[in-house]
Amino acid sequence: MNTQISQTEENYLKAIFRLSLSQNKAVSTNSIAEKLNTKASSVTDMIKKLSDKKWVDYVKYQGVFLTLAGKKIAIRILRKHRLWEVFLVKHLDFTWDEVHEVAEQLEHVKSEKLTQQLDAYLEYPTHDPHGDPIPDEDGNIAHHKEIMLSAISCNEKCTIMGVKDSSVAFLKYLDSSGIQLGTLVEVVKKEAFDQSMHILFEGKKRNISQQISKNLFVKKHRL
Amino acid sequence: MNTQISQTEENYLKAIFRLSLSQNKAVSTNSIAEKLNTKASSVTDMIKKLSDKKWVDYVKYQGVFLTLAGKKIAIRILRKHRLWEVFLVKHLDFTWDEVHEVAEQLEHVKSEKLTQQLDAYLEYPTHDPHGDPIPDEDGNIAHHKEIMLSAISCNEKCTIMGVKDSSVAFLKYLDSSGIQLGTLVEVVKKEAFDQSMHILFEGKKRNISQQISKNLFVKKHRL
DNA sequence: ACTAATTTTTAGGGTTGTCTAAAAATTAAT
DNA sequence: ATTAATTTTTAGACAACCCTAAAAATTAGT
Repeated sequence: MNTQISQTEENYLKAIFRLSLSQNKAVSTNSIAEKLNTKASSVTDMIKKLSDKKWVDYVKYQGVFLTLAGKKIAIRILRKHRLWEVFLVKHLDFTWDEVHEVAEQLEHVKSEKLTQQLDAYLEYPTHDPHGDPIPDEDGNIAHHKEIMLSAISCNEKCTIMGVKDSSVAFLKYLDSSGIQLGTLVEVVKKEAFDQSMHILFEGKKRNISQQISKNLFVKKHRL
Repeated sequence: MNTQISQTEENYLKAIFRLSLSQNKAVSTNSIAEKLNTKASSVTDMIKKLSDKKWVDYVKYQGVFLTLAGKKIAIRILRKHRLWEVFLVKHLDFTWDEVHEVAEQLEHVKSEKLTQQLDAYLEYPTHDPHGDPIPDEDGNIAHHKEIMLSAISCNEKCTIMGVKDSSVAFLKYLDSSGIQLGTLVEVVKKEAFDQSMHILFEGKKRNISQQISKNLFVKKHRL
């Protein structure tokens, strides 16, 4: 019996976890295949394996749920991924659009001590460079309040807390616009016909499309 | 055609490189198998693959030599391995007997920028925690002068520069004896019958077996 | 409710890297 | 120089993970 988890298995569990966050139905074979850039038939194979190992609950044709054990593993990977992202930005001069690819590799390194010491070394960060919360050692995740910039009304002020889409393209767009985590933004005007909004930040005025505003997490300022 | 190198291939090249350092004949199938804890038949299979990729020169029944390309890859892995070891000891409180296992994983992470930035972050270290030289970006390796403690004569003084055997057991033995890199040692007496030697360091007197003295690199002090 | 479209699974196969057992080549020994 | 011992290779097989194509189940449309 193979007692050690493979990188592939870890990636499946992580993908299932992330998919299960954005819904509360079973996670479909197809959605996993899409997320992992693989074929549905491969997913079915792997799901059976994960089910045998009691990491997912699986009913044929009905998709999967993570078990408690599966969720624990997924969160541990997520924790490692995000800690490494912080390390790369904080100490190795990586930009927020460069870290993901490298963290995808680093997250699979197996060493309890490594994770713990890294966490301590980084002074127990709570969020990664994209504003996503870092699970603590016990797997607790501080939840985003998940308010999007698109939901902010005219004349309200808010602070950018995170990005929903963390693709390289989006992150580079934000860089070129001067928008970062922590940036204070005021909504000046919202266009009714395309939902784009005029915002004011750091003295600059800009128009951003709904595609942008729907992918930025913010914290509203109380008046 | 698969353009990317696998971790297994990297491990084979690294093993062949280390074996070829301690001899100047072709590296035998069996020795590789032993080093990698695998079977000779598996090695033969892999060697053919490495030969197809022009990373080793292979003549049936005659063992292998690394090509220039193969050597380059091996050195790159070695460089990453040793840089990570330095990082683990210097910043994450690992002991020198703990680092190897974790560095074996970290060395396979692929990112030019990561290696470069790590090197810079560590301030371009020249040696790892076991005293082994770290190849520079171009693959140049500062060579040990390779004098062993066992070769030092009575009343001579020297400094511990590295370990030949870096097994956990040996490293722990050294820790318990108080011997570290940089420790100044004087040879007080050599026993003819078993080649053990009496040494003096930091005011302490100790008898060490030849097995120990043959595994410690030193730098002689000029008189 | 029944057909059509979609999703998921099965069947059969490929690749990588491993193994055992047997055959072939090399090296050692007398 | 032959035989004996050792090393290396080949042959055949297996596990992990992936694929395509076809079959089965589910969901959607009218």
